[in-house]
Amino acid sequence: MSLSQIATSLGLSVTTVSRALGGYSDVAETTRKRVIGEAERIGYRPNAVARRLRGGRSDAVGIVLPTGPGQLGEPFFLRLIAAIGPRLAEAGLDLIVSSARSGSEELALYRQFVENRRVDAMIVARTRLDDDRIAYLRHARLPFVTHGRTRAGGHASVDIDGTRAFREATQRLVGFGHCRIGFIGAPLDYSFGFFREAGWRAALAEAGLPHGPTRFAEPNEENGHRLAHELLAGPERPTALLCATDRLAIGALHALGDAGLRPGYDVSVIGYDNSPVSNYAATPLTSYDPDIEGAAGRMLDMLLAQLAGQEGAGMNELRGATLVPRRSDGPVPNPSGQTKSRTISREEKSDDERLHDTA
Amino acid sequence: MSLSQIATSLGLSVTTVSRALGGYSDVAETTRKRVIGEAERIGYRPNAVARRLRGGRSDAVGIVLPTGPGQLGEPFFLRLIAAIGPRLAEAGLDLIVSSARSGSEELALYRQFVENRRVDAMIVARTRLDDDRIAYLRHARLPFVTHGRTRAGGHASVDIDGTRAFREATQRLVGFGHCRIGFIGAPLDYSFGFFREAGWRAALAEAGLPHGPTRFAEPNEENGHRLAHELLAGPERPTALLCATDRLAIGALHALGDAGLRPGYDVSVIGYDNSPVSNYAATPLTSYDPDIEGAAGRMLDMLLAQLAGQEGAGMNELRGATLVPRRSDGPVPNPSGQTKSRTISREEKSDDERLHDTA
DNA sequence: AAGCTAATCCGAAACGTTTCGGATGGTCAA
DNA sequence: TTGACCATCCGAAACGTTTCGGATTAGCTT
Repeated sequence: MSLSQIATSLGLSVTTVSRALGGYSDVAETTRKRVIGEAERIGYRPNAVARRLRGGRSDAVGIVLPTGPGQLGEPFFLRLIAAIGPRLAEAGLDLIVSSARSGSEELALYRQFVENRRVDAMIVARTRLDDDRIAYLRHARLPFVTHGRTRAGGHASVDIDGTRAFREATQRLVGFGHCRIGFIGAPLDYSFGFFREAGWRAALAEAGLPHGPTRFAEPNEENGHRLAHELLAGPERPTALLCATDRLAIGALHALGDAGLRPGYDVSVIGYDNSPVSNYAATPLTSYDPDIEGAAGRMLDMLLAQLAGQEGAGMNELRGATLVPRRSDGPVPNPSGQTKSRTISREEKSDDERLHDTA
Repeated sequence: MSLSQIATSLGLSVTTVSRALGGYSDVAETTRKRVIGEAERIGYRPNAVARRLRGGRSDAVGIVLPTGPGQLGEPFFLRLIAAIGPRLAEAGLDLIVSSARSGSEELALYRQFVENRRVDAMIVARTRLDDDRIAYLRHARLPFVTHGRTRAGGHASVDIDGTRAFREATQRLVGFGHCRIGFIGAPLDYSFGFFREAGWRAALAEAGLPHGPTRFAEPNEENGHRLAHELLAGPERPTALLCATDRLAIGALHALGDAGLRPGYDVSVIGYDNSPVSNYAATPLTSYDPDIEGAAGRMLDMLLAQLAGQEGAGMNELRGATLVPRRSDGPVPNPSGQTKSRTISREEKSDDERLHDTA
């Protein structure tokens, strides 16, 4: 099970065996054949730990999952891990996963990863706009790639253009005739929360519309439900609700139901994530598909390039999310109109959009 | 950054420094103080890789996520990982996560983990009743713990008693007066699929009721939707649908909606998982809460005990799942009765159950 | 004064790999 | 014949830790 075993049983030196298996040119072909044969016979597998010690690497990449109230059950991380798993394996890298709640506990975990040399690189998700984890990693000179941009920038990052998606979504709602478009957002210190809100804000400014009411909270169903209730009970009830995530939107849909409002007719709702449930909500949810697998692939490209010695500072990619129109949004209700006529115009609009999006 | 650095700068040997930091008794207190002081001064952190090589361990536990059509987005794995993360960290163990689709690719990954000595133990999830991964791990003499029982048994395992939960659920539906109770299950080669179906089957036999119609598929919303459609369109339409998972149930609820049937009134639906969406479905879904965190904790207990030298064969735990009654189930519709009266009796039953469950 | 014990410390080996800098022997050209 | 060159192989060091088996000293007993 070790090089020396092969060496002694073949009367060779450990060096030669190592170089034979390593494909070096200064070993005779016949010798290499013998070595490979013996290696297969005894089922030799190189000891990863020894190799790492000698190489001064750890051949591992770390990621820390956020654990917090209502932060679990995010399919995002699972899809991310599943997407990069095979490629990491191919590159001979392990993926080390741990979990911590945001804050000091989280940063301590990053320190542990880095200082114990347990990873060669890190993947940072659920990025904050000003993120001490990133300041730390940069200071420690450990390669990393973030999912989400930061205010400081200057590091490898892949992001989905939430500003564009939410600007588009807002424009879509404006096109439907909505004038009071509320926003249920994630906390603005989260990178994705910030940029999505910015898109909504920009589109309203461009359309010359006043800002609808807003609420922010950790993105889960319960908060979506609660915040939508608040917005719907407010003085100027919005006719459309833009939600930073599907989970918020699912909660919002529920709040509409409580208030006897029909999603897509009385109040439009648009989410983001295109999560499995969005298609099976009471009213199928119009959402944006972020192509997580694609983003994960690019993140890994950047990580591997950095491990190969490239500088990460210039690596950035901003990707688009694609609209998935379903039935939770539509034309603004006409106070004097009939549901029937609205239904028809809604369907037409929706088909238009569908056409527009596949083109 | 290494023991030798501390040793030379203090005029000690590497051995003494190691033993000082290791808490051994054959080093003078004053020396220990000096060593600890110097270690802190230069920020010494032991090199995990070197320690592992010397110890012949890898200080890591592996888990392979199933990647398959519609298998993603399972919050189960995320909750599992999040639950064991901190405890693993405390024990100085890394969690190495990879992903593969079931079958030969998956087994190859297990082999890689074991043969390259990248892990000291494995966690097996999404266990099958006859599971070649388990046969392999046993043969390789690597400690492991499964989530889910196998036919062979004789290994450390934690399972939620799906048979009991589904027997209870069926009894609940029988108590509501249902006679035709359909079952939408997961494939029976999955451990959880097998035991849940068995519970349903047993309860029907006990009640002397004929088996309702059944369908099986990978547990996702789409399949739940499709299979529920099939069952509802069949010759003997069931008045209740028991679903092996919430995702199946969510799809089934949708199918009811398509057919103009009201969940909880016209057709009862019960799921399993108590996933976040179950509370925010169109009709909040009656479900079973499996206490994943509790199970994960016990799995880790077993894993650590095995790493400490204990034999895993006798370690088994069967845990209960608790009913979370919501609005998707209720009394069987009386063909001649009024919705109103049914509503009242439904509420009463539901409160009874709620009382019963918290007691 | 000799032997014993306890308290401290340390050298060297070991874990399994990679790699630097030769070493050996043979062939070929000058 | 001698030097150059090539093909092939190998010894030893290094990565950083733990641990076995002493070694040294001082104090104490008899």
